[in-house]
Amino acid sequence: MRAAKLHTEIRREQIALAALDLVATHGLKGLSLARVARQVGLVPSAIYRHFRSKDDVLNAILGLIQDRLRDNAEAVRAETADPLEQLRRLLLRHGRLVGEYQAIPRLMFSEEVYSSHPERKAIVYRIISSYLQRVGDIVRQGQRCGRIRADVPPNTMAVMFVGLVQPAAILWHMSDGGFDVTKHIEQAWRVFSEAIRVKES
Amino acid sequence: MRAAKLHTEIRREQIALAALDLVATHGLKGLSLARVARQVGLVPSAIYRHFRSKDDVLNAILGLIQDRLRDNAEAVRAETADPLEQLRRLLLRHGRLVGEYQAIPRLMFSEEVYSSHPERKAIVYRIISSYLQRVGDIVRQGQRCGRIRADVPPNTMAVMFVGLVQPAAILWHMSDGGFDVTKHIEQAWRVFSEAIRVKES
DNA sequence: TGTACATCAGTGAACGCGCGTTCACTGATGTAC
DNA sequence: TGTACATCAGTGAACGCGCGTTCACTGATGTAC
Repeated sequence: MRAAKLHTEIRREQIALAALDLVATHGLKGLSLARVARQVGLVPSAIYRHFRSKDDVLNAILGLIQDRLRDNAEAVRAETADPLEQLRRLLLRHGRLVGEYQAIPRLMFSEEVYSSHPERKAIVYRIISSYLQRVGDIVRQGQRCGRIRADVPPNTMAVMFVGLVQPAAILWHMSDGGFDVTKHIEQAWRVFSEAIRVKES
Repeated sequence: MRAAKLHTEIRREQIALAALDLVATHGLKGLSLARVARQVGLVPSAIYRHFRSKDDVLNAILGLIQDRLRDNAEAVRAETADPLEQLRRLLLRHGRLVGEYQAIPRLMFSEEVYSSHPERKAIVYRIISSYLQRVGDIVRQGQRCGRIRADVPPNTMAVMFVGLVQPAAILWHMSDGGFDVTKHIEQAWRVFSEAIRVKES
């Protein structure tokens, strides 16, 4: 059966989402154009109407991830004015995101993402850096208004922040859901926020 | 040229080390028996004299990682009696280990390690869990002797502990060494240790 | 509104490649007498 | 100590497989007159 003819922008998005999904469920090794095509309801060669190569598809996945991270950071800044509360909410969102798209930490880690295309290493680094930058911005703001201690570099706190979720995410999906991410995040946040907050006397 | 004939125990170790090295430098995708064989100076099919399959080689790599983690944990317990100091030293060792064998976090993350063999997921989980257990033991000891606050579960602290190093390790090798892991670890340790230590009054 | 043509998203056969694995073989090393 | 044989680590050719990619094609959709 011949698939419906759709505009290339729509197909591009369908293909990118399907690819992200495949990486999330089967790992990068499980990402083949044949599988992507099947999931979208196309024939493998049809992918080439919308992407120049498999690498091109991978870049689209990275774009999706970047969007998700940015959206989260912007959302919490709109939700509340208190930097500490922003961090707490971002932590929960980040936990949910990494749980939903296990692809994210996996892609960020795996050498194979850039082993074939070294310049992609820089792209991934930029994605992570800009997310850390956003977290760092919140920390800086908290330091300016005296809610967060000023004797620790914002960058260090941002990296620590990401580290609160990351190992928990691995454990969660490694234990087939047996590890309670939410509970860990709550307790870790308690320890972390006490450590960085300025005590009101 | 025909390779020297060596005992299978020696070859097994050579092959496992070469495979670990390959994963560390080229990622799991870069791990092919052909490459492993070339590095050891053998012909691909010779691998099958010492391992039943590629999966078998992968299991050997996991064994090596498990050993490294255990060795570190035992070493620090022998070096000093103070639990906090043990944690600090383990943190530094862990940072060095992950820096040297980037393969470790990468293997722990990548779905592909167990996508083909689901039971391997349990193996990896056991490796991580037993390391967390060792870290948790140190924490528990610190709680018993009143050096570490007792109102946070040892497991949570152990997971946080791992999280101090992990993101830093990614950033380090993502930035081609531009990110200063040691400095991050030192600062993160300062924040973390203050957060978990019992203040002497 | 109808016709002619350009564009563009779909198809399926074919390709070359590297991979994991098998197999019959070779020849060195170890063992029994 | 020498000979005969079993064992075992090495070889290289061959295989089937799934992959990414190319290509000439088809036919639906959009556009110009």
